[in-house]
Amino acid sequence: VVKYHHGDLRNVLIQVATKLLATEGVQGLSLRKIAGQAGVSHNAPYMHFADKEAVLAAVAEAGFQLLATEVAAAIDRCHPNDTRQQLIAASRAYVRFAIDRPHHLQVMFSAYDIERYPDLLSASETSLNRLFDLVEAGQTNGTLIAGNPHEMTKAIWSMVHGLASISIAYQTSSILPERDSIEDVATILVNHLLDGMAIDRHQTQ
Amino acid sequence: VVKYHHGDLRNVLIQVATKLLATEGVQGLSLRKIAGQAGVSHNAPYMHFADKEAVLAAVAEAGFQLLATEVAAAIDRCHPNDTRQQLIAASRAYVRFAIDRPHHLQVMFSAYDIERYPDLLSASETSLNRLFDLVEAGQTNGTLIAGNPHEMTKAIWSMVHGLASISIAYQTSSILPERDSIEDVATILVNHLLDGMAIDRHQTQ
DNA sequence: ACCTGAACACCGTTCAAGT
DNA sequence: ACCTGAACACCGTTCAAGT
Repeated sequence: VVKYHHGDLRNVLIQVATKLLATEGVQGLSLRKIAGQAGVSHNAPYMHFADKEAVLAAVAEAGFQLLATEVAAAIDRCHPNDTRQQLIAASRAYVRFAIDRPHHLQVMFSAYDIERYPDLLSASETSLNRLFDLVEAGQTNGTLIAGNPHEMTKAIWSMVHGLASISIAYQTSSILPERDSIEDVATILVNHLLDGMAIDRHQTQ
Repeated sequence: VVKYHHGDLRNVLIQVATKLLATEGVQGLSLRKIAGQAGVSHNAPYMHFADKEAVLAAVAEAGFQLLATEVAAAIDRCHPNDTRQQLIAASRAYVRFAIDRPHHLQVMFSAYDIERYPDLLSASETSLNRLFDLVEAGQTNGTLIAGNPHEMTKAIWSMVHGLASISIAYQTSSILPERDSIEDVATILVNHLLDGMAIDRHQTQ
């Protein structure tokens, strides 16, 4: 008696892979384990994915969608006219996501043959839309200086992602005594950057 | 007739692994290939390393030493009293290193059990010493504002490393039309940050 | 279309054995 | 100490076969 998955096997595999990734890390993630936990034979995944890399790309894509959701929720908890507070809240949500799901972030920023995965590329770009909108709003309402908003968005993203990436790899590094939470470190660093892009000098203080 | 490696097999393995990493990527790197290219049996590496992860940690450590050398050389090509130019030069050297050796950077920032590799941790910290010295010099000579120099160093490192990491994974991303070289993008972004940490507002212009 | 079992080449790691 | 060959469990991928 053969059990079929009624067309949702693809999504089941992505979810199982995401859960296995969280518990065992990217090294311990094998196609055969994923298939086994999903209750299918070890080569059933090839019905839905070209190879293992394609499964990881789909997991990465889902990661960007989740990241975008959490960042948007953090922004929406702020006063709608305080652009600086919103940018800080978005940064804090980003690093929190990263620290809570380090292996997922690693898969999201592995080097794929990006031409093979256009949906992954667009998911990564979409996850930045909200940040870009904030930068443009800040320029309109007089919070941020004029300048290329794409560059300014990338400046914030780079700083926040770099902090997350470094913290995952070298949590115990003594370069910064980590008495502060990762969110508080992000706040300090991004405030330095926003001081450089703000109309009012040292708005923080 | 058995050929011995006279005690340098450990370093030979690190060099062979680094070369294989550059050509085949981290996925295609196997202990057995490394041993084969080094001309020894597939389990000779276990004489010098506990397991595969230990080999990768040694490759990562060598990467930080090389990175520190290239960043220092870039700084030394600047006018010795222009702290801002030196910080920009260090940033440009960092992203150039990353783009030239994407797989090496990936291994340098994988999540190791850092307690097992104290030499890797100290190599990563040492590679930042020169940047930290620049920040302190900038505070002394009136280029940079007062503030925790560890935080300010981490702010620069995070931005530069984040840009490198994002660029490796999503080179063709349309969020920023990449007419500029990676070094020029780094210069633009870091200048935004330095504006926020500079005594003179918009020193760039 | 969707799933399976058998098979292939490859992998990390262990171990008894050799010098 | 240093290296080897045999062995084990595991892996990604392919393929002929089943419904």
